[in-house]
Amino acid sequence: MKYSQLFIQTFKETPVDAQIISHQLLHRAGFIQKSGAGLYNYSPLMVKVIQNAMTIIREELSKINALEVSLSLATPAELWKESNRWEELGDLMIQFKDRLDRDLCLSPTNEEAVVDYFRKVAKSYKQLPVNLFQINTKFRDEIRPRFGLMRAREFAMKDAYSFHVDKTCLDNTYTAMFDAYSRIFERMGLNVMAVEADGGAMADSGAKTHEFHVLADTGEDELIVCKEEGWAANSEMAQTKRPDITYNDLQGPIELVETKNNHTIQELSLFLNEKESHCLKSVVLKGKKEHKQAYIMACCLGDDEINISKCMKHSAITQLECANEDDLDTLGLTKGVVGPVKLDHKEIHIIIDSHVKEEASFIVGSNKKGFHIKNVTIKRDIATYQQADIRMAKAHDVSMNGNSIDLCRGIEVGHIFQLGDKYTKALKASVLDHHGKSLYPLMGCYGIGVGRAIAAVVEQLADENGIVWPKALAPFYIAIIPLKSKDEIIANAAQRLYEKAQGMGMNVIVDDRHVSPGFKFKDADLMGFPIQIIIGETFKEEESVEVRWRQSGKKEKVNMHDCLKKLKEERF
RNA sequence: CGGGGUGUAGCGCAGCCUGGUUAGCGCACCAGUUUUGGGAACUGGGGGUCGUUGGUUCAAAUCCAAUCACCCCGACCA
Repeated sequence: MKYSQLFIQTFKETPVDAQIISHQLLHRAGFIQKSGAGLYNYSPLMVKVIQNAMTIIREELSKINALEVSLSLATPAELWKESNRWEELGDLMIQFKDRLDRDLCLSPTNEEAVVDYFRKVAKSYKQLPVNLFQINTKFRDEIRPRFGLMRAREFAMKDAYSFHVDKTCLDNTYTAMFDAYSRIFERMGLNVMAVEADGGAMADSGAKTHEFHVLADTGEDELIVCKEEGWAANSEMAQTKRPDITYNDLQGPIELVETKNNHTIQELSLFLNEKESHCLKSVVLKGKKEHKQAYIMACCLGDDEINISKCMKHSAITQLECANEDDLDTLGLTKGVVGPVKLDHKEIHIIIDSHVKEEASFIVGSNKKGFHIKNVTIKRDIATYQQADIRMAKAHDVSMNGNSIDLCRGIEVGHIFQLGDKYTKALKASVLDHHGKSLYPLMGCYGIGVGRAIAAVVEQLADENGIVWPKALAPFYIAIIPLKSKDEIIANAAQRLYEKAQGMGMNVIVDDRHVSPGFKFKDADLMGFPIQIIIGETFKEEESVEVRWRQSGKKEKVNMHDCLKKLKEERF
């Protein structure tokens, strides 16, 4: 490719709305353009990078016998209604009607579609296991798209789905996928960590699932790592404990205390001169259970935070979110002094965090404006409740075995799940086993955010001069840079070198523009080509060129005639 | 959805408070000359429904209202 024919614009300035390095650089170097909130156009360079990533994915997946398919981007509502996700996925899924008033959506994920494909073909256990994957566009109407390709609404995703007659077989594929993922990310130049995760709305609770994270300060997920025990988990599901807590002993019957306008735990603790951990934080959450509105009151120690994902898991209520003031009104509760005592409202399910000792004494909200209650023990004073781990893990916690843990942030670039028979059952996709009885195959599903992984590569490898592509992803491996392209000798040399490189099957670009040297250097650095071959004045004297490695900045003077050969053989 | 903010040339911004010539600046773009080892210099040039609609006014980028879009902070996920 000649630079003069590459339809690209690079920028010296950083767009204001780009918050993170990968977004800034991908834009500045002319890889992406924004077309709307969370929507991006890809330039010819970006398309090459995406194709390179796809090649890696395809190669690794075909090694473990996965088959590539392509499912339609728009899917009919009927399919989603079979699994109940037409409502469950809510606004995440963008829904619309066609001219005949039929409901459709742009696929945010493809479990239903792939099961539909599967059930039209699969009849017998003899056809299993099978692992189907695709690399295509997904659309999720994210609540808040941000960070460029990191959280776009429209994005390229590789999704794979496997089908099995038994758990052992599923486990085998799961492990094979786990290994394939490790190789894929390694080939992309990413340093990933596999992390135990929460299946969320996708899977049955309790199924095996791992997230692959790139550690980065700009990551959106909080991870808990225990080096001593060798595990890492998303803080959404990590169970940890506080190293030491002191509880108040019970002093007597419950007692109403006036607390005026002190609502938050901090205010309350200051006003009553009590430790925050001796107060109970009560949070009302609303969600859906079997299509009906459902409420939870979640309680934890005053200086802990409620983890909504954990509440969802323990309550089987979906789409859980904080209740607003109107909800509190309907429930007859008072904002600021919400509490679980004498709450005979049977619509509210009470879950109390396991760190709240049953016999200990706490200060809780009274549901009466201006008052709290002292001397509350949950065992004596709350009629029915469930106790479970529903708090957020936090700094200074220890593992359940008492070992120390670290908190760090990660970018989730891949996720693998065991889905069980949730979708095959819902969509009645059965096969006959070898006794002639029908069974619902177990499924696994496996995703990689292609655009996000590429952004993570930029995030992880970029330096102050721009992007640094690993060879496997680079849109061009070599950039030939003639410094005076108006000088015929130099221009001709560049042209010959370029043709020779192409002849050797090398992925090469020549910067044939008539611009100053600084411009070419800056652009080549910014766009992150791994190797630069610079042809300057010294070429005219001794036929030498300079080979420069983008990542290390190392330079070497080489005779023009054997520089390509040496590069090809990686003899530097 | 809630809270905060911004819309002026492809990008980054000034002008708005205090209404009044032809709406500016830097980068980018076009032509020419001179340059060429780290985003060159000079000369000349092109590009704007000032987000949109309505209102106030002799007069609106500027004041008012509505609306749309985008961004930032919180609950979602590859």
